[in-house]
Amino acid sequence: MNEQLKLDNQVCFPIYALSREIIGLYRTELEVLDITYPQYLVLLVLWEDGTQTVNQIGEKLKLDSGTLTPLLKRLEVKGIVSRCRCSADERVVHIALTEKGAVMEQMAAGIPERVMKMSGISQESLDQLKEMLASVMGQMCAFRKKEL
Amino acid sequence: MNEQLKLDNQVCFPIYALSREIIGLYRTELEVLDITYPQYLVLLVLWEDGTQTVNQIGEKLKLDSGTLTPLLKRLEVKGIVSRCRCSADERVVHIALTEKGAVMEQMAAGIPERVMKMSGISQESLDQLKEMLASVMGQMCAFRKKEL
DNA sequence: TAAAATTAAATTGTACACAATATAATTTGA
DNA sequence: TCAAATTATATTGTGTACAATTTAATTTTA
Repeated sequence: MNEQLKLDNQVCFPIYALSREIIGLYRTELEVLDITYPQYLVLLVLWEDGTQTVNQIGEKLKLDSGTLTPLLKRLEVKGIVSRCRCSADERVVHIALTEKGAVMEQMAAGIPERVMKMSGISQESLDQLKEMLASVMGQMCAFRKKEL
Repeated sequence: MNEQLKLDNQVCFPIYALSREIIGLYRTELEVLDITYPQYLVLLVLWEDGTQTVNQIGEKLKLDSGTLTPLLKRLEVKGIVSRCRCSADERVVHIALTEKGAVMEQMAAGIPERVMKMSGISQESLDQLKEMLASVMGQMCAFRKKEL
């Protein structure tokens, strides 16, 4: 059979599998906060950069309004963020942390370290992996821009 | 703010983002075959190993019956696989390629190479990444086993 | 400046993921 | 041997992803 089609020779499958595996580790930690991993990513953005438009969040997380709108509505229902139309430009919706959402940052502070401990991956491998991923993402983005 | 919570310091987010990015590249290629990326993964398993039970596919792709059952039904509706209860053990369902499903292997033969070309990632980086991912997955699995 | 183009979110529809539970068949063990 | 435990798949329900379309507001430009 074609070597290229063997599961072990795929590059994307291990990325996809590892992604789901690590998100699974986050799940245990995040269910204490009653949020999902994509919701947690939105909070990382808000904790770091403050109030953002839906578009700004989408650019940072590479997610579109079809994903974000319902997700943000769920965070609003939980009382973690507020959503309000920009008065200067009625097309735009500003997403802000509520007090509850802001306080959650303290509770989340230890999560990344605990998840990495749970993974059993050495610090050295984590550092290498992070560097590798940045390089690969960089190559993809550079190539994509060149295509235009 | 807590350095650990900055988006740029996350390990999981770039994995998750890269996974979606590359699957997006596959999408263009796979829509010619009228299948999704997870459906393509199931076909990789069947092309490589022949008829499999739902469980065997699930172990190889780390997916459960909640994901696989409906996915396999969709592949059945498309005429790509057949599903039939094992006569020796009525709990088991065997998933086999139809003739159409088998023929599709030829059409898929060039996909991995084309997708990697489209990504703009150098061969060297791809090889390094693949090795890195295998190592990291190995560490995770070894650690998980040790936990029991 | 009014129509055309663009932009930002929202909506619709399909397809995963996955936890939790259900169902049915097979194995185990008292 | 038959009730209890286990196993394999299916079902249910929630929450992403993402393409395609819609809606409404703003900018551009003829």
